[in-house]
Amino acid sequence: MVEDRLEEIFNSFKSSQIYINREILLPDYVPDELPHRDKQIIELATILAPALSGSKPPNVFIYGLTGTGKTAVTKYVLRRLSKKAGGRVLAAYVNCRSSNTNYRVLAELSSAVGRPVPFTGLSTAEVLRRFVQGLEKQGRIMMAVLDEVDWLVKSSGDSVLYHLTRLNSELTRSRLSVIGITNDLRFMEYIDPRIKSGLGEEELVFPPYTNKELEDILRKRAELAFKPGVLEEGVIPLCAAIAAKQNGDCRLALDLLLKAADIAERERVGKVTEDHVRRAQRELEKNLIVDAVKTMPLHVKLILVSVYLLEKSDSLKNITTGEIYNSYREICKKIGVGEVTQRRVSEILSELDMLGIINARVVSLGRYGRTKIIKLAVSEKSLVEGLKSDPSFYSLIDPLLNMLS
DNA sequence: AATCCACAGGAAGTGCTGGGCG
DNA sequence: CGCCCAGCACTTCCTGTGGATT
Repeated sequence: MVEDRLEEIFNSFKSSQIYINREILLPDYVPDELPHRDKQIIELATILAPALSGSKPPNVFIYGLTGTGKTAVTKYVLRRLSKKAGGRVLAAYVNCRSSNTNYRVLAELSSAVGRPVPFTGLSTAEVLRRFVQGLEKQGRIMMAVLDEVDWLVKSSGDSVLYHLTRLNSELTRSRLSVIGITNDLRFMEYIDPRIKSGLGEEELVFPPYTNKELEDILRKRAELAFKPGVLEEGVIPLCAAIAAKQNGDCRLALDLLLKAADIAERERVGKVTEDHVRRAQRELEKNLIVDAVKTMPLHVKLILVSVYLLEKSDSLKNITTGEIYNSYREICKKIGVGEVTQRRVSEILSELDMLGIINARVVSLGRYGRTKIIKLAVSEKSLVEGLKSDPSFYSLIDPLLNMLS
């Protein structure tokens, strides 16, 4: 019995009903063509081309909302450029969201020039020294891509950026160009003007994709990824429409298509429908929240519980920082854990706001002070599921949640 | 026009973990 | 081994502030 079932499952994966090549829809796949980004490709290539004649290209700054093709275009251009340049150009890519400290960024650059360093233990200055040494030894032009560089600056300041942009004076045989990518359009406003001038020698803006462009991109990818005729008519337009509403986010469009097809595959219906897309949308949103919530530290979770309980008890009232702090303190007392200060709570609320789990608006209530007004930005269901997915935490607060729900 | 609330949010420091280096 | 380093989650102390109320 089990044998048969297993055989069935394995076979269904071995020969997909839907896909020819699923990988084409994965987020880090860089396609051979990037439709509707010709202008940006040419611009970036023109800026970087001096590397081919051995001179240092200017530093570049690239803006654009998420999923507008910044990373893909950059990787695409650099790939062609390094190929054309033979060994003279070295490209390194660092994602500053995952490597969001000065140390980690330098460590990655250092290992890109053949000088791997331990992931902790050294001083940042030492890692910088090793990186410079390694780069100098290479005797090449290095292009360092710092993707999502705003995350680095927000959490660790701009000192690395500062050093990197003026590193060339210490180099004789090598050169370094920095390509900064951000989806925070106000980024340039809050960094040091000295870095601004060094980093923003050239600037590139990526506009969001339109609905039509998204559709076109999806069709091209779908052609390669799916067997003919497995997509119901409305599937691609729907994915495109949903993503177009989210600032023309192409990655979201692709994610939706992938997830929808995965659901269809799992159900073994051999056809992807609009309903699959809608379910994919819900699942994607939920997963994002659940994953974010479940890895949070204890006190952040407790604060989310406070927000949740306050919202449940009186959904019309505006919730302020102070109210959350009081409710949070009660919870701490009930479950017998130490409290953090209000200063910290205020900070946690800002962090949650940045993650999009809550909305925190700073308002002035005149005589009644200045505070944040807080609202839950995600569905209660997803939040509770996220909190639940850590069993030891959930057993701690379970009684509290049950009291109200 | 001045006041004053209830916080916002910057700066600096602490204690801890997990890891160098000589 | 002893000492140094970075990162994290926090604390302590602090100055700043929009606008309803006096």
